[in-house]
Parts: sequence; structure tokens; C-alpha cells
Amino acid sequence: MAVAYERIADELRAAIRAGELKPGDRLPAESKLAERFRRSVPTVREALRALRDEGLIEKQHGRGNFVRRPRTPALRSNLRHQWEKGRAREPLAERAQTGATEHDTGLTVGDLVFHASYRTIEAHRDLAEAFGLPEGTALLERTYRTRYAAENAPFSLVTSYLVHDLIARNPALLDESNEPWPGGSQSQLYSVGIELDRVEERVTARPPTPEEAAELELPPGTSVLALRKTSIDLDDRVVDVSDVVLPGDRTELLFTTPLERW
Amino acid sequence: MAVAYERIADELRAAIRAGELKPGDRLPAESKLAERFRRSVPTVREALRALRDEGLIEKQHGRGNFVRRPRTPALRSNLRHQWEKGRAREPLAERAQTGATEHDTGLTVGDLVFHASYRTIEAHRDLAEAFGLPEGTALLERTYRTRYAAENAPFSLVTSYLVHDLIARNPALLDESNEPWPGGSQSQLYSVGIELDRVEERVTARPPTPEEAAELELPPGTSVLALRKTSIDLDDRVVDVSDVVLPGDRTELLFTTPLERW
DNA sequence: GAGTGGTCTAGACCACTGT
DNA sequence: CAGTGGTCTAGACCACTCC
Repeated sequence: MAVAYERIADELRAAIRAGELKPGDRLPAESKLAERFRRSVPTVREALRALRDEGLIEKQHGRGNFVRRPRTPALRSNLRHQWEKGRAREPLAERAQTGATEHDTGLTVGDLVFHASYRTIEAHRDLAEAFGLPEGTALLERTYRTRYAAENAPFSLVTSYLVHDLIARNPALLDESNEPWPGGSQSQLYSVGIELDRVEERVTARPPTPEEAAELELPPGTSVLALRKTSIDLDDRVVDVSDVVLPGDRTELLFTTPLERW
Repeated sequence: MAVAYERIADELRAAIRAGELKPGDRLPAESKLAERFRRSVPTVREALRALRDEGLIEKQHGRGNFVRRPRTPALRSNLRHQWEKGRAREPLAERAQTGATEHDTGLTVGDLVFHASYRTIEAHRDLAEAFGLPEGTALLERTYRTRYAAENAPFSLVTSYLVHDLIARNPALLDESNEPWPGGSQSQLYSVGIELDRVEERVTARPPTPEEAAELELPPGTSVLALRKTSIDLDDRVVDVSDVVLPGDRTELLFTTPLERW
């Protein structure tokens, strides 16, 4: 390891892994580390930055560098889709009680704060492809933000697209003030006679855009899970495309695949 | 935006998003940018580092900074599990032809290079929990590396764990030189009378450890998808736990959830 | 060899945190 | 107020790429 900042990073990393520095501990000040390793402060900072990018430490301006505590991630299971489908035709009182997110997380409706806004757009290429429809098709774009009542930052950024003409039969679906709709999207689709056959979810990981990092209040160096959910109805039509951005360090996606018997 | 390097990053980011700088283009040299923005070179480098962390540019030592081309990711679908299950009992000749990875990617066996190594370990807490067995239970740890024949870096790091006593009935399963086993793990389990009921996959995103970054040849700033796959048999026993690390920028996970009819 | 990014120094000043 | 990290300068030398 020829490079000075890597040697410093290695030594600190080893100390953390060995448990000499425990989660929550403050590291020595950057100037102290510079003395100890006989390097300039910027060189020490380079090493600390590497450790931060690995998620091992957290910088707190004016306070110090701290060993990070492991996160207990929120769970999101694909069983939610079947659960939501079963619930879509229940009586209103039943549907209003719990949403899919509460079902996943074990929280109650009061623990979450929900915000939605709608607008009508024309499909650009990416979306037109996902729907299998021509570019320019009218879509209803719905933007959702859900957060814990006790926290400021939402834990997911969701943008959902519906084919405008498919849902226009029920004008209530075009009005954002009806959100949150009891029973979720599948209940909304049920109101215009659409039943889902399956849900496809595509998952990738990437660094957040600066906008996403700001909205989710992501510490620098954390990545996001980008999930594109496609809902397909009994006629094999794509009826909903949703882009979901989740903080990588506090989300766990669970997918259960049942297998047929031999 | 009070800070100098953010103003520089913003201007370059805008140019890239607007298409003034196209994928593959080289940015002006760091010294030129420093002149243009009337800032020192380290400040310009700070801005470039931010863009690299967002995945927008790529640094090439001695050549320059380049606008990154979007990656075409490898696909991994959960339909593979059912496909593999159907194949597990086929005749050897059939099984040897194609594996699940080839099925996903559309490649043939010759396009991929495969490496496996085995050792026996005792379950530590994390694994014991996943299996629902006491700590210290003997496990067979199997490490897999698969890469494209044309590339040096593997596209996945897989560590799989099997309960030693469950599979010891068939000594061939304890010998790494029998890999790649035609038909995959489900075929191996079939040879000791185990049939899978379902597969659960837990997905998170995180920065790579330095070791993972080196092995996968990840450009700095990219994140990995960490997938823990749990295979459960008809008796509700956990028979396999696999940890899969995939490069976030060139992997897309596809999960299909079929829904029951109303 | 010319041009590029990679590392490093030694110090300055600012912004934030806690007493 | 003292102590901490955040930003920035101006310049040095090294390592790599390409001609």
C-alpha cells in the first residue's frame, strides 16, 4: 500500500473491525490523527472520506467523526401485492384501516404522513416503452411522499404513471384530493374494472442524484435502491408503472418466490 | 449555493444533462477548468469527485475525465428458481447444457468461466439465525465466482451455505471438483431427497467493501446490490443460505409476483 | 516528452457544536 | 469561547497515457 491515506484508512478500518472502536465512538480529531500519522490534515481527511464512503464512519460538523451504528432497515415485501389485491374489494371501512406500507412495517395509519400530487403528462420514450404504447400518450403522473410522523425526511420517493384514458371513466381517480385512496392503487383500478394478473419489479442500485439525496436526507456516500414496478392486468396490458426510490441503507426488499411441486 | 466546488459541479452537471457534453466526451483538463472558474485545481477536483460519485463522469488517470456511458445491465430474474426446479430432475445430458445464469442472460455455457471452492465451517450467529439452527452447526461453505470469458472481473460474488449433515448422504456434494454441478443447487439437493417449497430473497444496497470493489473492479463511487437468498424445503426447513454481491451499476434484478384471481 | 490526473504539504479562514 | 470539521489556496512531485 504505497499511498499514505490508504495506510491511515487501513489502520482505522482494522481498529473498527476489531472492535477497538465501537459503534457510536468518536474518532480522534483530524488534527490529532495528522500528528499521530505524521501527515497533513488534508491527507487524514482523504482517509476519513474513504471510510465514510464505505459507510463505516459518519462525519458530524463541529462534533467529530463517529463510528456508524448499523441501521435496522424497513422491510418491503412483495407479498404486499397479493395482500393489497385481496383487500381491494373489501368494504370502505375495512380498506381505510391499513395500507400496504403499514402491513409491511407493522405501523398504524397514524404513524405515517402521506402526501400526493397529480398532473397530466405525455409519455416520453422510456415510459412509452414500459407501457407498450406510442410516445405522447396521455398519462396521469402521481407523485407520492410518505414519511414517519416523527421524522422530517420521507422514506420513499414514488412516482406512479397511469394511462389517462383507462381510468378517466371514474373522475374521482383524477383528483389528488381523494388521496390517500383507501385500499391503494389496486382498489383504484378496481373502480374502473381492472384486475391485476401480476406485478413485475426491476431493482437496481445507484448513487442518488443530488435532489434525491436532499429529499431523503441521505448522508453522503449512501446509495439508493431504484425499483420500477410494472402492474399488468388480465388482458396483459401494462396499467401502471411506478418508479420508487428507497434509501439503500435503511431499506430491505423481500421477495418470496413460491415453487410448484414436483 | 455558497460553495465554490458546488457551483462548478452544478455547471458541469447542467452541461451533461443538457447534452452539451455527451457520453464518452472528454471534459477540459482540470487545470483548464481551474483557469476558467478562477479556482485552484484541488477545488475543481472536489467538484469532479462529486460528479464521479453521482456516476456522471469517470476519471481515467493520465487521459482525462469522461462523461460516462449508461451501462446495459445484466438481468437476473426470480423466474430462474422455478426454471431450475423443473430442470433439476432432467437427464444429465439435458442439465449440462444450460445453467440458470445462461437462462437469464441468454448466453451459452462457453461464454462464462466458473470457479468454485468449498470448506467446512461452524455457523456463527448471523448464519445460525438464518438457518434457525444452533450456533456452531457444521456448514458447507461454497464460494463461487462467475465471469464473462471476455472479461477479467467476475459479475457476481456468491457464497452459499448448506447444512453439512443434510447433504453428507451424497459424498459427491462435498467435493468442489464436481462443480459446476449440472442442473445447479436444486439438482444437488434433489440427490439427497430435498425438494424446495419456496425461495426468499432479501435485497439491500450499500457501498462495497474495499475487497469487493477490488474483486468486482468497481469504479469508485458505485454501490453493490447485496442479496441474501434463503431456500426453504417442503418441511419448512432452511436448506440453503446464499449471499450474493452484485455490481449495482450493471445488474438489474427482476421479480415477478403472480396474483390470484378474484 | 508533453499532457493528464493522483497524491501531498502547510497553512488560512469559515461554520458549527457545546460549555 | 475552545474545539471540531468544511472549504480553499498555491504549489510540488509522481504516475500514467499517448505520440
